[in-house]
Amino acid sequence: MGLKTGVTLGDIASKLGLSISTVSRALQDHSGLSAETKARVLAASADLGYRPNLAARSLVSGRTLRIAVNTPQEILSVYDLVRKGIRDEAEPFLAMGVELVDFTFPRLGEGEAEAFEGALDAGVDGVILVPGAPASLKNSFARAASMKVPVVCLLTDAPSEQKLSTVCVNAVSCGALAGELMSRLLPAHGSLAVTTGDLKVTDHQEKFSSFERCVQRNRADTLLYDPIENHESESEAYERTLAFLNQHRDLGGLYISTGNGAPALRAVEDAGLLGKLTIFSTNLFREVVPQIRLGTVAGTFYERPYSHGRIAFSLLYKYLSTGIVPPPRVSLEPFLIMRGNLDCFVHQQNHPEANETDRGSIESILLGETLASMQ
Amino acid sequence: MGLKTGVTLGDIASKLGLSISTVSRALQDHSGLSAETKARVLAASADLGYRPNLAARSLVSGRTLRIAVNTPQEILSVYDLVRKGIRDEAEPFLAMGVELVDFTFPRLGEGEAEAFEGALDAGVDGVILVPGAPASLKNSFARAASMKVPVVCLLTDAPSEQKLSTVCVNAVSCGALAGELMSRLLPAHGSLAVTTGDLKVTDHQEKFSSFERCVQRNRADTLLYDPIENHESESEAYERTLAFLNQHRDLGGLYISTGNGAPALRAVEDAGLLGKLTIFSTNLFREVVPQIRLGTVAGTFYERPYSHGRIAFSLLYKYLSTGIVPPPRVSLEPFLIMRGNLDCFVHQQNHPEANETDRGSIESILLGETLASMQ
DNA sequence: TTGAAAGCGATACCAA
DNA sequence: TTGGTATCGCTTTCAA
Repeated sequence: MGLKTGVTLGDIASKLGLSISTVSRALQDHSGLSAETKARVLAASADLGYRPNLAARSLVSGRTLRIAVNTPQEILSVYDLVRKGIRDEAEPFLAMGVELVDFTFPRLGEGEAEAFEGALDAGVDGVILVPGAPASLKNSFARAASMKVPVVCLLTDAPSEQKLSTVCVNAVSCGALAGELMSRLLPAHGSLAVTTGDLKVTDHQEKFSSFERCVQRNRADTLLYDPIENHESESEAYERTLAFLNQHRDLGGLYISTGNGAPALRAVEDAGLLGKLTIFSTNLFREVVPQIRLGTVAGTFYERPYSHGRIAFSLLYKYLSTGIVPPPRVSLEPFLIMRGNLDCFVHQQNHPEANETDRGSIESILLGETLASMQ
Repeated sequence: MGLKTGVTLGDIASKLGLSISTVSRALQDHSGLSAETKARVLAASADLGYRPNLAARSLVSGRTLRIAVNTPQEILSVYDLVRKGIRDEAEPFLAMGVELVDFTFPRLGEGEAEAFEGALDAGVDGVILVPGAPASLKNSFARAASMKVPVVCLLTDAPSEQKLSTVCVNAVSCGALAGELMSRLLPAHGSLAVTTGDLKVTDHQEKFSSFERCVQRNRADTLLYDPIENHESESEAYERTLAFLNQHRDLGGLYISTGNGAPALRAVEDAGLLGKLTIFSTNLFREVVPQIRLGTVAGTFYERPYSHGRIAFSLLYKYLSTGIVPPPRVSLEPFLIMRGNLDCFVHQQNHPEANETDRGSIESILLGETLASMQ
């Protein structure tokens, strides 16, 4: 343990022969003090290397920094991990004047604008937001900007200049790794397809073009079909994938590049192609676990929802407490999960009496607090 | 912004008709108060959901939490990233009574015991430590334990029960992914070899056996030679790898499972086998970058030194500030880097006039603050 | 065994 | 335009 050594307002004040309050005002850019005094204070502060004591500030101001967490409710989903990441990262600050306020909405694209407005109405200091339908959020983004409330977008981008930062997966890396691995694992004469959400979404577009680039570089003669878009709809994902597979029975590999992996996998199964395709998918969901174990799915790219949450909070808090502006976009590298390291992610049931169907269930993946998924 | 709502010592005191100081003493387990009072306070505190305001505590105590950072000096190495991770994670707390104290030592196994002793002599509150020669640290571990100074081991484990936690790479995952990918990328009739540091080190042993298990499962007929140990010595790594390669010209794949990738790669080159082997390596080092670009190295497993640092600090701080004991071992998943996503890690020089040899130099990798390596 | 009170550093109000 | 001062929640003497 050591004694505190930091420079205080008092140090600056006595050096300049001013009062503490004057120094405080100068540093906070309050109105009503001479430009000269202000300049002197700023110079002395920089000179002495003054850093405000946040403990004292939080203590006296008696106010909490309130941060809105706007995520889809959908239970037992990746959003649970996102929320847990945010909470865990916020935890050390909860005892020091930080407060998280949840504004959950039923699902992506449903009620998210209302939730955003609700957060702004509540007068929060910052917002962490999973955007579903960016168009519907445009007004709220503008309002947040006019209120000077910083917004961090999570998981997908919302094309708005009025936000502090976006934390999302490194789509280039996902697409490139999928393309690279697919190129090498695919038998000599196979064609390739990709299912995606919506090519109008930046991340989805990036994953596809990155995949395409890698495939072309590694096996220029391989046919890559146009992406199968599912527009984030389960039924569309199933229908369109099934239709595509029935039309292209010669397909060699499939990259399921976004969510909705379960219906896409079901389509593969119903087309009778399970085990005949080289498949890479995205994230961990209940249905993919046994397929990876069986080897019918070669691997999946885990997009680290927990880390997304942690980093989003971290950026926002740092900005609110110190004014440090984060990069406009923070991209997280995916984890590759294959058969060999699947068990590092899927919580093993320790109870021998546990129902067989429970093994690798979504609950144990998402709520088992598997350490590997907490990064 | 919101008003602070937390339960304070005053709330407990007035509820029980006691003074604030008595309540404070009861909660801190000070001696000299009646067991009954203490019990009442504890009950009321739990009842009201009291959480100490750390801001106030830090403010009044006027002491800093001092944490020693014991890492090898070696400039332009992964240790720079480790230190940066620790500093970045500590940053928000530096303004709130936390202080980092560096005890660097020349290199692994050289002066590390002295550095450890130095930290303990300085009376720090916790130690983050990269252990090189665990045997030489045994006494210091014991002393730390007797002083109740928590120690977090970083990057490699030190077999001591007297530590708070160990943060290291998930060796099982590294070995399994390497084995899985190697199994699939290797031509039909190739044998395999692994270079490693020292099989007495848990992580190294785990990587090898995990690799072996995956190879056996995927291609049972493939010959896997005994590991080539280099005992963390550059010259030994070069000599032994070269000797091995000259004795086994039929080798199909090589997994460079720990550091010392550069001399191992040089051995491959000098044996005239570059381009004829399927190679996976570990971490990013200057020499591997062009080989990945050329395709002569299939991929490398990046072990995320920056994240190691961040997480080590995070665990230690949480323990020191709240008493929450972390898991004894935290394993980080590796990132897979292949040709397609190499540029996400290697800082691209934007100046066309930059020397060609600068591209992918170790400096730009390690110090370019590439976002992808900051996870 | 308990209570009263000083004071940590920064803020905000009121007075000058 | 500036200075004085009460205050935040908590720890720690010093008194009782």
